[in-house]
Amino acid sequence: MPSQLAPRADKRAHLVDTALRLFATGGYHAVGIDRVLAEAGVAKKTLYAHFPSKNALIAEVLRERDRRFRASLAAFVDRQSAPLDRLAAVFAWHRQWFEEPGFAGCMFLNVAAEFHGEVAELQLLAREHKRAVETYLVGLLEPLTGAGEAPVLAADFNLLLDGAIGVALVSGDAEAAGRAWNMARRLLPAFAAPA
Amino acid sequence: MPSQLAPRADKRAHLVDTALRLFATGGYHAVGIDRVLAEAGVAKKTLYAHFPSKNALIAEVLRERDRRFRASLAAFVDRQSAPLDRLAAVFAWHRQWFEEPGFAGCMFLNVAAEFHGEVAELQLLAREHKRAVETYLVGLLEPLTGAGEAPVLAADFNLLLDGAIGVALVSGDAEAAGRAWNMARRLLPAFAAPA
DNA sequence: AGTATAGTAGACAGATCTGTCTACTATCAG
DNA sequence: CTGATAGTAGACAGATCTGTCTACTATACT
Repeated sequence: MPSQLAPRADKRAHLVDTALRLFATGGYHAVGIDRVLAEAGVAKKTLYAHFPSKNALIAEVLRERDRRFRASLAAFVDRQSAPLDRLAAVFAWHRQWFEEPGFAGCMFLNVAAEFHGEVAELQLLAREHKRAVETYLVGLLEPLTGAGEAPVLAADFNLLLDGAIGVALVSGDAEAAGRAWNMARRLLPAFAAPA
Repeated sequence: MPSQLAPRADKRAHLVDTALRLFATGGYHAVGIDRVLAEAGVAKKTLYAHFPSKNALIAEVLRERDRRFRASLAAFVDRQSAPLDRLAAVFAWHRQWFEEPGFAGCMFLNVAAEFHGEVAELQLLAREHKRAVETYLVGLLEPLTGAGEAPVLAADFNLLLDGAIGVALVSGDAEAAGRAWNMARRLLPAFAAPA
């Protein structure tokens, strides 16, 4: 049996970690496999022992990004207990994200932009990520609006977050998150009450 | 004198037109020069007689896209006369755009995503386009809100449009434009009056 | 000690990319 | 008819891309 099967998991994780960082800031087409390998200090054969293709690596990067995104966001939100504060934290988290030095937009919006519908798996991962965020918003909104209106408002707020990402990407204006939150607050039916 | 100077303008326009179409749906990195040339039926030498590099072609494509975008939007808006109808037309125009078969997102958001800050000229063109749209929104909002609030609301509405573009791109949901307009309407101070 | 294996290093194939250059053709003014 | 020129066709250089393969090394288990 040759050596291409059952490779070690830590190398794989390091590879995904490096690829995540490079693809996030450099783009998927513009960053080549060789650059990822050089930066990770991993041999090409190891990469292809773990993944059948570059697109498969990108797919795993997106899955990892989704995990980290949601874990980081949830941890940040959980520092608050009041429902309105927890909702505000979502936008504050985005603002911090926009202010990070290497911020280059949302990896899922970007993958949709670069690959369009060409690579179905990547398009699907992007869609699932956005749906997961929206579902998370539903949970945050229910205490504020009740279960009836929450899904509709979650879709609206999701759109606000995507808009803030776009504005921050093009104009470099991290304050877009603040403006999105201001809009969100005004759209809350409960706005009159806790402000 | 060799033949690389003073080339004909119609070839150039055809080249830009073809490149616009291909870059819009296929992405900037993924679509190569050769494909543009083959599709346009133009020789490589002609391309490089008109443009010094692929990035220069992309820049001209973006300028052309900005012109067409604004002309098409303004023509659509001008079919309405009531201020609120004119504002609504902006969102309706986006909805029609999202429903076009080859819709693959905003070329300016996409160029920012693919090139990040790497190519300063392209980043700048993206920023100027978004600023131009926002300025246009100011003019539409002034009759509704007065000159004081219009710029702030224009920035908000611009964010809503970018959000709709992102949602439409990832989820393929053209109705994002409708949701953005619903939010916009609720955010208008004059909402209580004309609804 | 000995063997299997995951890893490294990197050559290589084959495709594709941008950009340059040579050679030929079509058009049009005088 | 002649000559200038904008165009076409496409070879070519040089770089870079993905993906495969050979050869060697380090590690770990028995």
